[in-house]
Amino acid sequence: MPHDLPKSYEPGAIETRWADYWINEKLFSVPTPPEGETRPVFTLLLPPPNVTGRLHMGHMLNQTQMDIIVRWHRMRGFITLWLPGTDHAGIATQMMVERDLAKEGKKRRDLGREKFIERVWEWKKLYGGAILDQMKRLGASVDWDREYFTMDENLSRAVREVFVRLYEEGLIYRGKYIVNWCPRCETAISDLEVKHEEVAGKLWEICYPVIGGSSSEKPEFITVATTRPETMLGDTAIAVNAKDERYTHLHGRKVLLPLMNREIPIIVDELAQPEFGTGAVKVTPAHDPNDFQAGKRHNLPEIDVMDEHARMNQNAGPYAGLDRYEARKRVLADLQEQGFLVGEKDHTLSLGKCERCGTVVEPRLSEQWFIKIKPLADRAIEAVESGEITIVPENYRQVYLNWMNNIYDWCISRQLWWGHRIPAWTCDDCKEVIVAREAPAKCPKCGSTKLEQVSDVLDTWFSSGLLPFTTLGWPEKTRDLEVFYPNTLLITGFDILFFWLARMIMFGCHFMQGHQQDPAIKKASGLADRKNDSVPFRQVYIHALVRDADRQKMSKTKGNVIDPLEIIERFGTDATRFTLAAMAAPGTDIAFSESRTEGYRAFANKIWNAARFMFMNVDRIGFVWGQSPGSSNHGIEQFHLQALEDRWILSRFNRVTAEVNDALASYRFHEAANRIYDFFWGEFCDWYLELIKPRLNFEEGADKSQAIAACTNLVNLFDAALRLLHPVMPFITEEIWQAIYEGNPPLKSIALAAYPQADERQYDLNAETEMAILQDLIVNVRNLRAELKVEQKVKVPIELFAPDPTIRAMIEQNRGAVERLANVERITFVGGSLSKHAGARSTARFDVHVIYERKVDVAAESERLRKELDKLEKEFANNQRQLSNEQFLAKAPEKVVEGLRRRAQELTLLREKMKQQLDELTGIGTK
RNA sequence: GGGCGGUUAGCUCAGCUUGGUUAGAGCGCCUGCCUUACAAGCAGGAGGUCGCAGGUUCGAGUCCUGCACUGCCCA
Repeated sequence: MPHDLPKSYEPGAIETRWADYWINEKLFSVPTPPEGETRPVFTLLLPPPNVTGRLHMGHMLNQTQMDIIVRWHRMRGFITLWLPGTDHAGIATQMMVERDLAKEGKKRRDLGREKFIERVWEWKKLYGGAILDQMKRLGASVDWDREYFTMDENLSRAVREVFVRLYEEGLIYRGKYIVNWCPRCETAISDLEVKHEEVAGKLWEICYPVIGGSSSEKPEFITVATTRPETMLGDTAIAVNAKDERYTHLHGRKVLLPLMNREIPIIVDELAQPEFGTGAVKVTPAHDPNDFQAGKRHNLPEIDVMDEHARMNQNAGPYAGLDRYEARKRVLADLQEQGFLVGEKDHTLSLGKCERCGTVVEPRLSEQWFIKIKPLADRAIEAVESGEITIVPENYRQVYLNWMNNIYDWCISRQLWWGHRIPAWTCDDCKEVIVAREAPAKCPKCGSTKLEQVSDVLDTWFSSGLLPFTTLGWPEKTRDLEVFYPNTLLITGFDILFFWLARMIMFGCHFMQGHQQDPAIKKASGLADRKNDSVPFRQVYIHALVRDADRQKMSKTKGNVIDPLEIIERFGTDATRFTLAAMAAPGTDIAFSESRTEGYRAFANKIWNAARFMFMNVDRIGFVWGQSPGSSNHGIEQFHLQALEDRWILSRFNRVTAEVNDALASYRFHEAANRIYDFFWGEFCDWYLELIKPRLNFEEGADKSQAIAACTNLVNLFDAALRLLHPVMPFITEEIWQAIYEGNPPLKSIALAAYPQADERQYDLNAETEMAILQDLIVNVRNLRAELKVEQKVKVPIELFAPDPTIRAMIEQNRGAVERLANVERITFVGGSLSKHAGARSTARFDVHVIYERKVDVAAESERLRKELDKLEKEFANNQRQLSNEQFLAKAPEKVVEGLRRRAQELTLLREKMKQQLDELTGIGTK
């Protein structure tokens, strides 16, 4: 990399070049550390994106945060493993391929299972890498050598192993239960995959004739309320509540089910709540989970009246063949005609829809596989309650625990073709179910060879829940597991808190029980106090949602989706990453605004130009450093403390370094980003560069040592600042860092250089205070110049009153700076206050007067002074009120009281000066 | 119905954990500058009763209670 950077900052070219370089050089590949390794380890699993997915802002935020943390650790000397991979995404992928097939007018059944799966693999090869390719553009520093896919053979073998073990432990069972059924996807889905929506519906009241009244002549009826009248065709009882006296006399009686003319009993069950509707409910065990439970309690038959497409089946008698909604209309019409429909009310109900396709979910009775979740959940609860896993921000801990404490058994079977097929076989002859790691040759019970594998596959989350250990070689006992398990951290969105995070914890705690991480590495990583090494990760950071600039959730239907790649195209990856980092305060959603990104591209441009300035001077001076700048050490070593600005910037750099490290340690990305931004632009560029310019300039033939010293400072500081920024803006920092070394860097990449650590010995409070006064003076003069409408180019003389001799000495020493930065012709020190002059400013430490013949705008100036004075008066009143309050004096800490007293003095002085000035001014005005 | 979060400048957001002296940033806006690193820039400026009402405290944007509006999660 040569020093002559192009004049304008063009992120596109730089970024793709370095992204390729990092990958080709395998900079982030982590070989298995040998026994005896003593360095700390940092492990992070990339939440695997779906093969069907395209990169969206959520991924971008997630990956930016992970990459920042990962690069930060790597630079601090951790063995840093970031493991990438993709998820096979059962339903989503199958839908994609089915859609493709549909274009050819085919359905998956036309192909058959085997051919279809081949087709999915082809599709996966073609499109499945999309997100990972896009990730490369983001600069994600993952270990590409360890990339996995959830359907890889080794991971699939681990899935079978897990299934068999859970089955053998009695934690997987099979049975006929009500599940959420998506009639479009034709599969069961878990509770979590159902999204509830409030909709306006109706509550219909239907009366059922009671059979065989007592002696009474007139027919008796019992009225039930329902939102789903079509299911009445499958009713097998009517329930009333024991406490409901309205129905006591009907206990033990039967009713005649209208339309179907079936006799069904009236049962007494809690299912019926006296307050709801009429207090009596119909019971349809095959079509409602609560009714199903009630059915079990009362031994009711289960009559399934629909098929897998939610069409009425032969059990629905005359309605067979109708779609469920068509059937509803017909049932209602018929009830109406026969006089059984007695009421219709508006009613809002919550409707469950399939998360994938939006189809209304049908509770359906079917044979499925379940995980008995309680035993797994108990350990997962314990892991979080005991603090072995910490969750940031902390409020998610409660969310997690609430869910975990109210968990239901997990339906893990899916009626799909794409996924991990359940390792269970049924014997055609004796119906025995055999669960095994490999296909059995014959039935262990009857010896038959007519065995058929269960056609269902497993829920996708079943396999992704295992990733923290399966990606490291489980079920083998590998060195990788010893070193990298538990993972150090997990960064993910709250939307998959239950789907993924919770399942990983449950599986990890179960299957890794008794596991021990290499003690030397554990200790080196600062985790010696953690007892439980079965947990999948030690810490979880939950990031927020990225919304659009109007805080709206991004969605395809709203059309407000911001494509990160398009943003990157326009502003660069660095600026986009910086935007997300700068806006990512923990626990707060991000309203992504392009104007911010534009601003951060300007920041990158600023850095770019500062680098050009540096190189210009380095080359002009012919500066060569004896040894390479500080990339291998943690701070700034070669620094010449010649002037105030040197002491100041070094002190500031170290303070900022401390703040940035602190912020990153607790995932306050926004704070880290803002600190660096303010330092680099507001302090380094605005002040330090300006202040050292004269020292960089040297007369032809003059002694260059001063210029060389200034140059050393400049390069060292720049190098350190680049390293500080690198995790957030990896590309531009790499480009400039490489340029510093002109193609001969001490390391292959800045990504491998040391991250700055604060050196407290380089703090200099005096320098910071003095510099603040100097800045204050310069700003005040600039300010006066603007008010007096002094033309930009005109240098003006100033008078200065600084009673404190040390301050005066400091200003004298830095008069050149004042003259240059405030465009001052000369400074004259005077012995008395200047506040009575128009065109003067007073501060607690100095008065400054700009001498310029242009008349002061009396009206505007007195307006400004009055406003200022007003503010001071208010503050002073408040200040006095507190200082005269005995309670305050007695109770407030000394430091606060002392501060207020000092301020009181300043305020008194300032008020006086300002009043004087105002008098003077109005005096002029009235003359 | 249960739970959680938000409400601070025109806009988008920090600050609240641990109360303390003068509430910050970016963008936008106004004024003046092409001062050879940067007009994607420089210098200066205007703009806020911190959602409302109580309470605790010597002191509240910050802690507590209630309310309003708003968003999310769970049922």
